[in-house]
Amino acid sequence: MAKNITPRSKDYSQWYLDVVREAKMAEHSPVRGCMVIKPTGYAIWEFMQGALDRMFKETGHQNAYFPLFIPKSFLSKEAQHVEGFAKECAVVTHSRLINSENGVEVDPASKLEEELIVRPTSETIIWDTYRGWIQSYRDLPILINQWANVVRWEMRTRLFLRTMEFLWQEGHTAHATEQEAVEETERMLNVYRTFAEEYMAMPVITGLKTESERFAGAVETYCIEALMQDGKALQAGTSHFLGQNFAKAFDVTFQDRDGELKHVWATSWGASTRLIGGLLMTHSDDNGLVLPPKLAPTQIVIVPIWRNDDEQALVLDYARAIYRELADKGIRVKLDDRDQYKPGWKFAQHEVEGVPLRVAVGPRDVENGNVEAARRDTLEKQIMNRDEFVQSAVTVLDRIQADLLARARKFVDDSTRHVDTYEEFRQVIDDKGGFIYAHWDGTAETEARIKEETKATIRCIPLEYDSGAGSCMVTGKPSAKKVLFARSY
RNA sequence: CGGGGCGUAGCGCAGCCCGGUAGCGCAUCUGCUUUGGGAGCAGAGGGUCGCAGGUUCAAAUCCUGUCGCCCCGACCA
Repeated sequence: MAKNITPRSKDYSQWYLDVVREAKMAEHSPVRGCMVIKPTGYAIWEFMQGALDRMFKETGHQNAYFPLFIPKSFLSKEAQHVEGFAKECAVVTHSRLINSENGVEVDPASKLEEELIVRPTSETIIWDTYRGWIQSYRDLPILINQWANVVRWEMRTRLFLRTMEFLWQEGHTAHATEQEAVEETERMLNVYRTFAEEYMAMPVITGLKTESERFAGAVETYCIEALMQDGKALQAGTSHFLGQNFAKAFDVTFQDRDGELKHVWATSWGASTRLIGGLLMTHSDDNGLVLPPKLAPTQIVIVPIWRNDDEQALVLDYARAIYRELADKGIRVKLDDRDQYKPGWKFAQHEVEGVPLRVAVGPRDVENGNVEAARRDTLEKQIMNRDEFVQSAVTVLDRIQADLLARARKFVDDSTRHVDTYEEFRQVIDDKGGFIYAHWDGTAETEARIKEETKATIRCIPLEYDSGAGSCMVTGKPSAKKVLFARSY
């Protein structure tokens, strides 16, 4: 049905690229590994930003902005941190170009005294700044978020899921006590979970990362893990308890009530434009993008149908009235009255772009006081009384939102398996993919071996599921509870 | 960095093996007819064939080099 979209069953990876292209979300840039986010893709990001930003503010955070460039020396202050990011940093070494016969060239005379790193994340520059902001317990907590771009020099990239430059938000908080910082870490994890489920309609598993998957410089990394339609997991957000690692590295202390000088406790948490890729892979089908109403730039599109000027005037009057009434309800509605495209073309186009609900109105509908409503998620069409439609529109959008979540949840449930033996594990991971719960002895060696042999990694040690104790599927050593495995993006 | 693929009109491709005036589909423009699931007909515009050398009377095609991108792996949100 949809032109130019490879079916998922034939080539999932190509399908993803096709949907991104056909839905006009993004395209490759002239720079390897970077993308141009087009208006449709960016609009989705803006709705994500809007919802997350509101949730951050509701939990007491403020936005601020820190520089793109980080002095090289900053990166080396926290040992684990630099080790984690050293291999993927863009480095600014010069400040000027000069003209030559071969076009412009870097002016060797402009070499920087201290090279600058394009931020891969901002802990270092933020903690260097926080040192100046914090003297007393009265200065705490500091609850700041920034919306920014970051650069990580990746070897292999994929539109939205992994690009060299991406957009994200990063929260950085400072607290007087460990408990407060841990609570903050968990609070923000829950914000991400709530956002994923309520806005993206994307069910997630919350958990803790193992040491090898942990953020460089964190004491504990919490995450939300989602499952894509091809059975691969996607890390959709992380929240880190940083302990006192950065406070010690950057000498950030405060005088407490008891008069003692103490290092502050820290958290950081982030979610990126990768979420757009996750959103796409959670709901979309072979006809293109499927968007949950809460994040859809256009929630309802009205397609008028006419055969001549008289009908056009009649139908447009009718459509405009519906448009007005829907808009008055706060619905993001669009009337597609372009005359240069036929209705069938518009149907297909809005479908591929993922508009949750389409309304077609033609002369017949005007005569009968009806509309034809079509749901993008189920592709069901229904002739309805016009007033009833308008009346129920908000409810229908809510239902679509709820149905998408329910369907995605069912998919995750159906794709989640428990295994007890390594043999079974290998079979399931190869044949079916998906989430697999299994016992693990807690050692990095066993984890590495499983990854080496099966390409599956421990996505997380689940927070909300406890299988009870058992023995490791590989080594037979004791295991406190099953952990979540999957192949991942 | 390994393996594979591709650079020819805005997009997608054929042509290359076997050298001989650069083609097809979509899109675009004009006109008429159309409009309830990607319209039809007629006409029109648009390309230094990634780049640089070489072979040849003649190169998109053969040879050498080079650049770039995509896909699959190793690293990662």
